[in-house]
Amino acid sequence: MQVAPPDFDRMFGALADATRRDIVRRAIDAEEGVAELAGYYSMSFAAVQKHIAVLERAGLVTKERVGRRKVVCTNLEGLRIARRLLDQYEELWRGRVVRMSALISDETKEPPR
Amino acid sequence: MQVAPPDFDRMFGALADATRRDIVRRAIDAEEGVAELAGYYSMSFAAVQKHIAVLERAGLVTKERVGRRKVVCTNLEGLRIARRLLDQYEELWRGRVVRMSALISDETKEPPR
DNA sequence: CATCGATACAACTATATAGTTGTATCGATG
DNA sequence: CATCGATACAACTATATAGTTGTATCGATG
Repeated sequence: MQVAPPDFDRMFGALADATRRDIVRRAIDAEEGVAELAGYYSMSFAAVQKHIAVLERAGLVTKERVGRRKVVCTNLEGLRIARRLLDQYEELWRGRVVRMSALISDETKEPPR
Repeated sequence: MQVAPPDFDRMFGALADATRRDIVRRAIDAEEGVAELAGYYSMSFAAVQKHIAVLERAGLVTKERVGRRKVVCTNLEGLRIARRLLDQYEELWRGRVVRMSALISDETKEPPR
């Protein structure tokens, strides 16, 4: 089975909504079904269900059947994939600083005359 | 001067586009102006300029005037704000695991009869 | 197996977003 | 100060997204 490459558009897009971020947070405890989560928000059940579907497509939550409910579980690995990209940018930043210092020390060693 | 609270909708929304993520990556070196960055993409100059404006509103890049150009600089602090939120979710996850283990060991200590 | 609670999805509306072209502003320079 | 390179922005189009209501499916249970 082929693991899909991370779809950062979907991931960050899914995180770009306060309701969905709240669902991610609540679903960390992996205790509540779709209807229970929907109860927290002032929108319709269907709207919340759609938000959960967006999170699921983004790989940020999974659903686990428990009786007639489907319990929503935050997917830690999904969160980590997103976080790693941001870490990479910070890593590049650190590399830049190193390159800049190297350049400066080169100039110190061999000053243009 | 009042520091604006982080607008995660804008931040993650800005990151939810491959072109904008690429601009963030390139702008880490803080060497290129809007037109230079625009050269990398097959869309119009105006479109790239809009992407940069979106990143700027999200606090992920800043622009620095250099002569008649404006050099685009990735804002490390902005990236960190986004990353910290993801870290918080992982922290909550860790807390959950701890709570679950505590519950299990409680059950071991005081078995229901 | 009829019923009901829980979830899924279709169809629709309103708004946001990504792209376009054209015009305006702004700063360096002959 | 006219010019030109670089940036900003207005106005528009096409498409994606967030919400709605209504209907269908699916699983546990009397």
